[in-house]
Amino acid sequence: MSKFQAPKGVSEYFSPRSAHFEFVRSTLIETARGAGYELMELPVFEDTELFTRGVGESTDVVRKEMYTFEDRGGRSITLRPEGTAGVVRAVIEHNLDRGQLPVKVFYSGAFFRAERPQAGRYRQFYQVGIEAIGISDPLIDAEVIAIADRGLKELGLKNYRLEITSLGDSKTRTAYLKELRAFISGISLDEETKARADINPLRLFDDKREEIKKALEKAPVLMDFLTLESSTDFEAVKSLLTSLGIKFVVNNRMVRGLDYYTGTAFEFVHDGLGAQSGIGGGGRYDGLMAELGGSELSGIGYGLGVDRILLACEAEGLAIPEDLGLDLFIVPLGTSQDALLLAEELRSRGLAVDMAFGDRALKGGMKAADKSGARYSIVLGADEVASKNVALKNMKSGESVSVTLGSLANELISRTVNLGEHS
RNA sequence: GUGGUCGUAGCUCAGCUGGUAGAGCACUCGGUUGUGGUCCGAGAUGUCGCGGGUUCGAGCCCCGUCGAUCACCCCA
Repeated sequence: MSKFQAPKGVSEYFSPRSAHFEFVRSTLIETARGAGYELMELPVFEDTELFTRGVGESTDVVRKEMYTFEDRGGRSITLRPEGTAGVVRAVIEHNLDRGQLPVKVFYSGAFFRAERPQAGRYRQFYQVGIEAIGISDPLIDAEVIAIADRGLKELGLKNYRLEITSLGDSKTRTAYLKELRAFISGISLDEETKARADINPLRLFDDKREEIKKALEKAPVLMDFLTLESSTDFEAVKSLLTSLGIKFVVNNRMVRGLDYYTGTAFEFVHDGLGAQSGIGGGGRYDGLMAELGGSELSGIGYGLGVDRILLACEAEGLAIPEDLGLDLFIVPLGTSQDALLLAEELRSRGLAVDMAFGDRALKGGMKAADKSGARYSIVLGADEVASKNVALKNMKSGESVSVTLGSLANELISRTVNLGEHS
């Protein structure tokens, strides 16, 4: 056993699964990029207060799941538990909202929550997310949801569902929470549950116990308290989704874990992962910019969990490409230096080339060539170096043709060009 | 943070009621001179998660600890 182990609860990816992970992540990134969202690369740690204020004091994330520490200057620092607060901070700090609106950005990276690990729940996990800040319009809500949905579809996922709701504006919430608290005080609950309900009564709707579910059947529904404006917006979002051909179910008891959501909120749920069924979610946040010291602009965004989406792909048995895309594999026979020089020369021409190391026997070298998945291979021995002629072997068909070393690059380029890799 | 299950070669696992470790896959080398994927042969590999205890003796029993896993809580 090795002396060092990875910290508890982190996810790690290496071949062959790392290729699957990368495929999921890059697919999600490309769908965002394809809709005009631009990369925002942010620090993984921020001033602790950014999260306590941004995410909300009452949330579990802030109360017990943050990795917080003091840096050498005595500042309280926290590893980011989610992406939106940082994006909003950066937008405000760099005055990005002074230009054309909306500001459309995407991010991709690691996030941290100190929870007990579980299937699909890690202490360091990965998200790809987007934020559209500055314009409040059902059209943007629909676009954001559509992009998330398309990312999942492009991966080939089928067995997921989109749940949406509207949390209404602050007026809606105040009125609703008052009613809900009154209702809850009328039912009997154990101490712990009561304490949870006190902090955020909405969370009761997430309880999995049958008796609680039953007790809540007659609870007031937030949807009934929506102001005219909120409800008109929500209707617009729904009808846009429908015309986009995106299926959804309205879940008027959806509970989001972050306090800043207002208006449209949504979640992508997949049943193949065990208890942690959310693969992504998001919503509109009308008060966050102002709360963090910026202008009164609203925003909307989502975060998609890369680790969980990978699990969902695996649960659905989706074939994920793991081809390294190598054009050529060189098997040297006592000529490793010539092989390396040749490999570098070919690489400079844009070809993907690998070679065998470690003075292996011919059979071992060919095995390595086979395993690499390269489309072509050559054996480079003293003879080839002297004659400047090699047998270029097609690994799939097994056939080989004689080629001079000087023309090898062009030969490979013309043979792989129809694969769309060289331009 | 609470609870259940588990922890043996790189991987998947076997190891009977305690007697000082095994299989398959993968790996390396070979099957008469330099061409992989099938087949055959040979070979290497483990402080049995870690620490302590019981015992003449522990991978198998007990305690602790670390980790994994599943569920609760919560969420990506």
